[in-house]
Amino acid sequence: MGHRAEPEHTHPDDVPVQAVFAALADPVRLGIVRELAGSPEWTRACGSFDVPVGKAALSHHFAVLRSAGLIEQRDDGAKRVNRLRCAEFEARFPGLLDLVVRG
Amino acid sequence: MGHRAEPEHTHPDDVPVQAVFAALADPVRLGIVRELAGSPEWTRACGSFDVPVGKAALSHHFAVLRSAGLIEQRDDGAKRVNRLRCAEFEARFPGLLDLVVRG
DNA sequence: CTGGGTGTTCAATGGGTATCGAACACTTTG
DNA sequence: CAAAGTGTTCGATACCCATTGAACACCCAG
Repeated sequence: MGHRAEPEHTHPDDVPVQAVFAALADPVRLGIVRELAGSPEWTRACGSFDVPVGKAALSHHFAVLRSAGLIEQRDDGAKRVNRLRCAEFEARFPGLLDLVVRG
Repeated sequence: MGHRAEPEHTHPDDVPVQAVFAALADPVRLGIVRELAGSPEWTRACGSFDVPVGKAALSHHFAVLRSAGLIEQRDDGAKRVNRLRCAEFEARFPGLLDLVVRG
């Protein structure tokens, strides 16, 4: 009954703008964020996204999104589910998330 | 009285968000935009910015900012002066420029 | 016309990072 | 327990891009 190492989260307040730009400059990550924005919180597991990369790269992208303060992750059984940090992110970077979604 | 090749401009409306993020993900370009935001239009020549790179790299960065729809350039004698496309950019990406300046 | 200043282009180099395959850890189901 | 599913980590590879120095073009002041 061992625990799995919980992912390290970074609050949007502790993230420089440049890091956010770098995180969103990648097409795969941008797609993930958009897909996540259209789903209810905690409903999307990491493997449920329509991305053209393998699991290894995917895991890397989620780590980047986490350290950019864009997403939060929680373990739910064997899966790791995600949510977009809409409120916190909007408070720190007003309007940014809207721009991402609208394209 | 030959003309010098005028720089190719791209209107913000024709720029995908991802390209803007990529442009602003670089520290040198971010610095240029910020410095430009604090100066009156058409007052700053390319060489007048406080950046830790040579002229060649600098010229490259300006080309990127141009093709991202962030700046406009005009030849003024031997110099090439710049302006931030505040209005057009704000219309296309509301709030983004503010985020850049505020850090 | 000559010289100094400004900016662009080119070829070459280096560094960062996106990607993959394989191995591993954990969970749930059979 | 065995097997299948989910996600992470590691080592290796490849590619993109920021940077440089040198050569060039243009403008202006002597």
